[in-house]
Order: sequence, then C-alpha cells, then structure tokens
Amino acid sequence: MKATREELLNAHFKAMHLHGFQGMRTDKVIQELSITKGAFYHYFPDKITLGYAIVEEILRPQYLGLWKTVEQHPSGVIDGILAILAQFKSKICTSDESAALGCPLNNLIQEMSPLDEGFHNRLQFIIAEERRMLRQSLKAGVQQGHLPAHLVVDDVTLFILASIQGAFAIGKALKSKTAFDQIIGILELWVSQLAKQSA
Amino acid sequence: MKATREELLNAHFKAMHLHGFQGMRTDKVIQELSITKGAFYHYFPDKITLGYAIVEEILRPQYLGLWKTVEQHPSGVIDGILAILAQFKSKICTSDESAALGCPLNNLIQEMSPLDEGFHNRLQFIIAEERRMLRQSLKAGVQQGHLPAHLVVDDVTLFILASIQGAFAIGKALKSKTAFDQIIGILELWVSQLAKQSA
DNA sequence: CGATACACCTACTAACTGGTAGGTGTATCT
DNA sequence: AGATACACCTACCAGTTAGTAGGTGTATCG
Repeated sequence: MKATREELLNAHFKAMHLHGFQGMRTDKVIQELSITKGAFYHYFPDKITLGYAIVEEILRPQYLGLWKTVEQHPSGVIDGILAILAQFKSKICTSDESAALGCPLNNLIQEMSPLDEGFHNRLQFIIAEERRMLRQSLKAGVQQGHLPAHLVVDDVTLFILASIQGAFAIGKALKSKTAFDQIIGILELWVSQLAKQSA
Repeated sequence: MKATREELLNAHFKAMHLHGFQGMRTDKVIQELSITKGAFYHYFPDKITLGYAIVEEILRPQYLGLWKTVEQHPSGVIDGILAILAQFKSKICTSDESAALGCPLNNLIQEMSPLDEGFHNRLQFIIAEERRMLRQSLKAGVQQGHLPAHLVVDDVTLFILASIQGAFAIGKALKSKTAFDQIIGILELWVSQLAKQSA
C-alpha cells in the first residue's frame, strides 16, 4: 500500500502551502493524520527529502501539465495563454482565502531558493520548463505569422510568467481575488494585443 | 546611545532577507554582532516585535520614499514610473546575487502575510499606500490629458505593481538580473505606450 | 513451517531556540 | 554622597523538533 505515502505527501503539501517549508512541522502534520513518526521515516529519510518529493511529485506535474496545454492549443498560442489565464482565475485562485495563500510554487521559490541548492534546482527546472514551452509556442506563432516578426519572444515570455507571479503576489498581499482578477484582466488584454500589432 | 538598537535592527533585517522571518535565528545574529541576549531583550520584548519594527522602521520608509517620487515627478506620471523602474534596476536588483535574494518586502509578504495578522496589516499598509500614490498619480495624468480618458486606472495601477513583484519573483527563481531587466524592459515599453493611446 | 521482507509503532534523545531572572557598571540628578 | 535610571551581561530554563533505536505484526515465498 502506498496510501500512507500519498497521505503524507498531500498533507505536508497543504501544510507547506500555509506555513512554508521551514515553518511546516512534521510532528503536527503526522499527528493530525494519526500516522506515527515511524511511518514518516519509513518513507522519507528526512524532512528535506520529503520537500523534494513534494516538488517532484505534486508541484512539477501540476504546473507543467498546465503549461503543456499552451503547446497543444488548437487555435494558436494566444488562445492557449488566454485559456491558462482563465484556468488560474477559475481553478487556482478561486476566493479571497485562496488568494491569501498564494501560489504554492511561487511561495516555495521565494522561501527556499536562496537557502538550499536542492530546492533551487528543482524549482528552477519547473520555471525553466514553463519558459521553454511558452517561448517555443510564441516562436511558432511568429513563424506562422500570427504574431509580428519583430516580437522579442524571449522578453515577452518572461514578462508573461512574471505578470502571473506578480498577480499572485499582489493578490496575497491584499488577500483579494478581485485584485488578482484585475491584474490577470490587464494581462489578457495585453496578450490579445500582441497579435494585433502584426497587422 | 541607540547604536546597539540600530545594529540589532539592521543585522536582523539582513538575516531576514536571506532566511525569512521564521528561519532567522536571533541567537546567530547577536552572536555574529558580539551583542548579548540581554541587549536584544532590552530593546525588544520578543522576536515578533523586532519583526514589526523592521517593517515599520526599515521597509516602510524605504518603499514609500521610493514611490513618493512618482507623485512628485516634474514631467508627469509616466516619467515618474520610468524613473522608479530605473531605480529598481540600478539600486535594488543590482546583480545575480541580489536577484537571487529577491525583494525584501515581497519575501516577507509571501512568508508572513497568511500566518500573522500583525505582519499582514503592516505589510498590506505599505502595498496599499504604494497603490494609493500610484493611482492618484495616474488619475492626475488622465485629468491633465496625458493619459487617455478611458484608462482603467485602478487595474493599471495593480498591474504595474504586480509586474514589478513578478520581475523580482522570476529574477529570484532564475537567480538572474538579466531576466529581471528583461521583464522591467517590457514593462517600461508598456508604460510608455499608455500615453500614446490617448492620441 | 521457517525465513525474509515490508509496513509500521513506541519510546527516546540531542540539539536548538525563544525567552527569563537576576545582577553589574556607569552616568546623571539632587 | 546617595539614589535612580539606563544599558547591558551571564547563566539558565522549558518547550519544541528533527531524527533514531529497536521492536512488532503480517503477508509472501520456498
């Protein structure tokens, strides 16, 4: 049975979302799950390895799966990006409460990236992959003539990723889904206009 | 002499920038300063009060002082915003190393906002003030005809703040000042074009 | 049936960490 | 000179927390 391992992973992921990795207490989590310390250390050699497992087994598939839809969107990049933004608004940042917790990936980057190489490498990989997928899609859009030839694809790629992270940051600071939606709204407008400049 | 208090405040600010508030160890900081526990608890009743003092006495004046320049810029809002963005590039995010540490304000918001009301209120106040100042300036720009009348001032305000935070987030994830500058570059372009739409 | 492997449990510890109690030295005021 | 206030120090404590040692029960395999 891997049910115990899954429980451990999911419960710690939730706790980490609220308290951060350093603030998350394995004792408290396992106590609430009515699982013992022995079980924890049966599946994970230490706390940090559990952290890595959460990144690799929960965060990575979730975020890369989301951005994969850009590459595969039938009606082009722009619609692909707009579809993802819609998902952020409807599935990830769904209320003031979820806005207050922010983006799990962003949270972990902010906290652990400067402190631990293992975390940094794994988290940077996710961002780098998102960047690669989005850049590829934008390049394809340029080649197909949907986007202007003079578009600085690399900068635009980073700007889109940054604005999304920024929306989460401001949403968290103000504990407001409304603010999150306003920011994403302007981003949607900007992304839509990328295409029109080719005319 | 308040020199000791200042030392305590500054050293803990630096430590917090790297480790976060929870990860910052007062023991380690005072040891490195060759200041004793007694001195610490002479000036601050507990760790969290020190944290609040850092926000109020270091973070708040620094960030509000920066944004006050927008309100007062002689050649209008747009130039004011561009001046601030230039400052971020030249004074705050100055190298890959400083990019890796991120924005102290953003870091603290991400970490402590959901965990402690005292932090949340103080940090939200800073963001709310930045928002108020920027919104006022943009409104003035619209009234003076420098910006189009149809501009959704509130959304634009939040978008600018978000993009800056996003630039810090991506810069931190990639430990790259170049990425930070690319994102700010696109934001500069976008901000400049706000004015042209009024023509 | 004995052996092996797996999944898990109980009890413990060593190190850390925020915080406290009570004292000392020095300057200032009266 | 005595009293008071301030700035700071030393030694200690109590709670927490990651991590460990060693054991138990059960299923499977030969």
